[in-house]
Amino acid sequence: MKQYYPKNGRVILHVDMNSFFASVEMAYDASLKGKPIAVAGNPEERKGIIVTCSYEARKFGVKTTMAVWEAKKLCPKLIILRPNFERYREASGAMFDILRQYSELVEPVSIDEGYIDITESYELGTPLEIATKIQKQLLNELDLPCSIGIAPNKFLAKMASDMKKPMGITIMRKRDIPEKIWTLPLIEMHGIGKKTAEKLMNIGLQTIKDLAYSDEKQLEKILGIRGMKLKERANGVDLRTVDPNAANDFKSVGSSTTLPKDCSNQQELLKVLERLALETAQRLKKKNYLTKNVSITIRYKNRSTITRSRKLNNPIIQYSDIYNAAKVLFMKHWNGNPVRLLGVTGQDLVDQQHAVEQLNLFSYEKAAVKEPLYKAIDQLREKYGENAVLKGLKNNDRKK
DNA sequence: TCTGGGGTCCTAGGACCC
DNA sequence: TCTGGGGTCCTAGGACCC
Repeated sequence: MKQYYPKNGRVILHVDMNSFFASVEMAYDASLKGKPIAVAGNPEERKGIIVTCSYEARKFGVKTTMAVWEAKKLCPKLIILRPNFERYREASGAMFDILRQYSELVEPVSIDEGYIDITESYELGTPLEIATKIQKQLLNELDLPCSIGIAPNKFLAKMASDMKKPMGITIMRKRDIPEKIWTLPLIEMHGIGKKTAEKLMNIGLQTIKDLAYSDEKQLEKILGIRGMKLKERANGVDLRTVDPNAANDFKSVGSSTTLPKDCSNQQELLKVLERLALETAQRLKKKNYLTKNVSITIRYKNRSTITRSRKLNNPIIQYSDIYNAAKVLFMKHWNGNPVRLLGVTGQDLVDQQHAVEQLNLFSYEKAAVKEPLYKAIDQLREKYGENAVLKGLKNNDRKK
């Protein structure tokens, strides 16, 4: 068989769904096809920003994060749909199932994009043939368009998938870097935002090529170790592997909401906080995680934002526990001014299996009579499973 | 008529310990 | 007397991404 692949290198695809939410809506309701549509929140609740829009809408200048009224001004016939996350999650699952038909090494990055390492998939064809098959299959089976980048590493694949939209396939070899990457302004580089681009411009850098050749000492001075990473990337170097388990490994789970109106009524704010705690607890449960740290976010009327967090001695998952922790933080740190947004987040997560072990140890240390309790926990687990153990310990904690 | 909600990673300072 | 240096944990905030 012809050797299509570099002996020591990898072949990585980055699959990026085109205007995903809007495309899912059009796949769901064919009458929306060919029309300018946008998915957006409710302006009455001050959530009226464009989350995604179709390419027909983009022709009018409608863009993501634009206010709905602004978008309507540009495109009076714009059809606005409320987001339907259930629907998007389902489509996303189907999409990743298809990607996994081409390699086991699939790493979801977000709901609508992911990496595939196809280095070992040579029996399925050349990289370009595989990318073409994937693109066709996603379109035929799910009615969803995508763009794909083909490259020897994640960074280049990501940059490549961005270059032709919609329905593009772009190959980015190392030798293409000078022509296709280095000519781009810094803000176009994945990992460089507005602030970093500004800092780099201040030391006289304009293009990705400038960054690739920049002075390392100077770079480190203004960006820290991030600067070195960015310079490496600019030179086309990226050693990150495609990790299929990365997506299961959550670091935080949270819920936040912009209030329909600024509010300084403590009772009402606590009610919202309680709802957010409940949502957070439900999502933690679904993911089989407990949290050892609860944090709250308060955004005031003037948009100044604070976060306050508290480390807990033992992992929690009950909504009442999360609410209590959030409430303590809120009462301590809210300055009484009108609030625009509230958020509750669990960070420092432990998976349930691990949590049970930690809880056991914790209780073991605290128990006056250690042995019997430890045995009792084991018996409880044998008889009723882990959940019963958690529940039992939780009740035990509350009594203290 | 301004500007959502879900995340990740990194940094910096203070507390505390040896 | 008057004050080293290293390490870890915790908290808060900033930058970035989709």
